[in-house]
Amino acid sequence: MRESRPDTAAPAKRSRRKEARPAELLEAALALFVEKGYAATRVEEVAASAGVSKGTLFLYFPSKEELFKAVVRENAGRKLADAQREAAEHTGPTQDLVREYICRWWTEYGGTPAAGLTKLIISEAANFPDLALYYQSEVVQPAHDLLKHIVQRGVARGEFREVDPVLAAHLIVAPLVQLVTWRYSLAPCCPPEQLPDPLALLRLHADVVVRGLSVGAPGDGAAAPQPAAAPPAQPKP
Amino acid sequence: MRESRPDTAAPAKRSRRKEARPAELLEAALALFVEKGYAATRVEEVAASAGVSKGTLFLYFPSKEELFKAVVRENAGRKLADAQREAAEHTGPTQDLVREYICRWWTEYGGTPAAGLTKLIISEAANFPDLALYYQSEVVQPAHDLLKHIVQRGVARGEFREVDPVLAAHLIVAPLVQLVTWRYSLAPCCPPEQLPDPLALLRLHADVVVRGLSVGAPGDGAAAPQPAAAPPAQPKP
Amino acid sequence: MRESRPDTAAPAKRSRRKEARPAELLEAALALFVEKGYAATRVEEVAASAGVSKGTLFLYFPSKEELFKAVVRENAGRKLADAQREAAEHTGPTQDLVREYICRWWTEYGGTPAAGLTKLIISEAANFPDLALYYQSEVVQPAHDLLKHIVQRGVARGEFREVDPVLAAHLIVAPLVQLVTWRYSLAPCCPPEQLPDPLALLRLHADVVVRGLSVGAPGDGAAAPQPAAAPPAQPKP
Amino acid sequence: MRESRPDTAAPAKRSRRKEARPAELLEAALALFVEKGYAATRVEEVAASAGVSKGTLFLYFPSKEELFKAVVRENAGRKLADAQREAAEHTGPTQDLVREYICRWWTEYGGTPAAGLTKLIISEAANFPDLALYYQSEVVQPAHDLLKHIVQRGVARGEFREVDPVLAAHLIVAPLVQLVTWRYSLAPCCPPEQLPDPLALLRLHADVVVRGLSVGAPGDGAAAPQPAAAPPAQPKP
DNA sequence: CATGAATGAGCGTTCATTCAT
DNA sequence: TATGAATGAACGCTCATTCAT
Repeated sequence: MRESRPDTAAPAKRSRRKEARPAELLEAALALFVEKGYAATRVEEVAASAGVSKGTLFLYFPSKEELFKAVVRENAGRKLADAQREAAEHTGPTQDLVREYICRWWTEYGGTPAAGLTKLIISEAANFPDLALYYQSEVVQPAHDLLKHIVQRGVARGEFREVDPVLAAHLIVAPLVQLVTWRYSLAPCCPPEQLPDPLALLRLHADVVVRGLSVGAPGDGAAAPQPAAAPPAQPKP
Repeated sequence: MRESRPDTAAPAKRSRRKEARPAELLEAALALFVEKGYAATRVEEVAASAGVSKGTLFLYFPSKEELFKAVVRENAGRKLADAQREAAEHTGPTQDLVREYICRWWTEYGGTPAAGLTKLIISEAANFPDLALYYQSEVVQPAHDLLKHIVQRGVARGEFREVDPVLAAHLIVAPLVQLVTWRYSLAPCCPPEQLPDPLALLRLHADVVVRGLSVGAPGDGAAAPQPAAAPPAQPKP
Repeated sequence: MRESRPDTAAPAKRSRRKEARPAELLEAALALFVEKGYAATRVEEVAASAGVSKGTLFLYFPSKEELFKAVVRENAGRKLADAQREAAEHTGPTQDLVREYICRWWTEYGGTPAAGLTKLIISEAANFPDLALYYQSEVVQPAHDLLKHIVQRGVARGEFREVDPVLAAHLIVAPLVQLVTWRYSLAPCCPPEQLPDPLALLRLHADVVVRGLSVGAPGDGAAAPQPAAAPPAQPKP
Repeated sequence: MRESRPDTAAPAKRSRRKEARPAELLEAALALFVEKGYAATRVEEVAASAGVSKGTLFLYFPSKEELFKAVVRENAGRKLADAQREAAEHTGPTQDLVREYICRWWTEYGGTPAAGLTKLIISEAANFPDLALYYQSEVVQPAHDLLKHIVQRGVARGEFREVDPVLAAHLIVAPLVQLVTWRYSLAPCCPPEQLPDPLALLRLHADVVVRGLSVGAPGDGAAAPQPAAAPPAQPKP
């Protein structure tokens, strides 16, 4: 709760601040909504955290609900287009595409303050169905579609096994989502040694999921019926 | 909102109900807390949903907060012991153990109403730190420890690659958690064809993660640092 | 809050108790109403204190308000008739009558549990105007009238100075009322040495007020209009 | 219940009111608490009586209990210091000091709205032990000590008989307290002719108690050991 | 008669929202 | 434009009262 912002180099403080107000309020609101939930966050807290009074907040957002929706809209799906273009243009192995996707996800979302949005949506989806729909169609669906296409490409090129691309997309996404929901919920209660390093986790995830999806000897004696001694005969002729 | 319960064979209706009340209230509270969140759920709704009046709820739980805590405690970590015993006694391939774990998780938790608890904890952990701690130490930690040991066993027996067991545990858990959080948040907004069949998803997950962890040809020429020529020398000498 | 009354010698406990119930409830109610006030006393407390359940209380008193009124009526003005007869028959000095009155007041009321009634009436008079009226006409008025007549007798017989009998009655009563209101309000907070012995206080009060009302040398050269000729023989040289 | 205060000359109405609000609320609260008791007074009534809404009250007092405590603290023992200084400096007869004390008590407390505080404390002492302690030590004790010293002075200077100063202090105070408790409890129910004029009562009280305490012929044939031969010379024929 | 589970009107308190300054 | 005093609807909780057992 910063009381007096130093504001590095402040020319014409008032007017400069005025333009930044909505953004500052959204930033403060995101942090508080993520931390305490929508209902438990008082608008006065948001205003104070942004360094303005309660009344001023209502000058920019007509209601708490609209503020919340603005927070979601502001932080949802901004950098998706890039990823999509990239995926379309990529020509290398699909495995690399998956790795690239996971990596970009972290730098563009998972590692930014916007990541809290995930927890927020999970918590409030039922109370703001239209927001949930918006998030679903604007963020989740495109991301899943992108992944689905990547997986389909992998399958089509014979790099991946024949898997349901929708399910595979879920599997690729799950640890990412899990990483941020954890971070904003139980992580503060965990003994530090239990908290995995995000980058290490993502690297292993990419490794495991790519291995798991790729064709090749499974090394799994259980489900895949394979002749015990079966040095991966390198399928895919 | 059932008004008059038929009550198959009712000896001393009043007292019979008395004993059932706490469980009925907890059930109703779990559903509503999961659906709308703690703050947005009115105690009167919980009471009505359990077929009693507001005042009656307070006969059994001294406050809304205590009701919430009881909901969590009641639904948290009940069947864990079984899974642990099973894991300790298992003698087959570790891959089977992992599959078994995922399968059991679904039948004992993910597929039951208690699964909503996961979303609840994620949403409210910051507002109920002691509950979060309780859940972390009673449910999350044991589950993770169990998985960690399973992975360690796999590594020790040469079935799994040399991976960080803590990270691997997270990877195994992530899609499970993701499955239920999704189910209680965005799923109701999804077009049905996007909703994956839970069992199919879990089956694929088990497949992929087991493959991904197991030693053997990865079919991934990119990141996994592997001596090109390294035909799994059949571990466990 | 006695839980299980031993009840010295209990023949046919149930039926014996049944008849005593109202009295026991009134006794318990008086104590609690006096201690905590009408509003802050819960009927369940009264019932528990009398060793019965909440429902039973309503078998004997139709409402909390009626219970309160019964408490007042039960304890108000019982022994007044005696004092009145006594006063009428008395033939000695009026000073003795006053002393006798004060003394009887203590043994018949001030020293009994009923004394708490005074505090109760003071506290609740505005909320129960009809009760206040009842108490005023049944207890206060007769007592004051009696005192007024006593004072008038003293004046008529030349024992007392010419004072307004109504005012004098108030002066005689004031320390009595004060004694009991204090006892049930601030006394529990007082350091013990500040708590005067009731009997000593009453003795001094009788002394002082009788002296103050009686004709004779005042020893006060200031205000009391006294016939110049009556030089107090200056005691205690 | 004034709706719109005229407010003679209003510069910056809003802020002017802001400063006056606590006092207005305290005044309204005192009156209502005195009239109906703490529990039976609803905060909304207090607010309405002060001309504001329920919510506004909580802007100035964090709870009903704190409002009550503020009422007591605000009205308790304000002019005590003056009386004490006066007593210390007084050089005339102690009898005059007592008269002066009684007189000042009326003008500074008994005749002001704060007098209701006495009834309030009597009624609620048991429910607010810390307040009772505060009142006891801040108001009652100093007042009693002052009176005790006055009486001791009178005894030391041979003006008063040898009486226990603590008891005497109680006797001096009793009619004062009685006057105000009566005023706020049963007085409204009394037929007007029964209501004594406060000033007349206090004058007679001063007269009687001073006479009663002073040395000199008691004119009381009973307790005070007096020279047998002192037949009340029948004054005022 | 006695019990105590159940009720629901009522109150204290919070907080999003308004608006005079 | 910015403020913060004021509002009042809404919610958590209590407790007098009822009634099935």
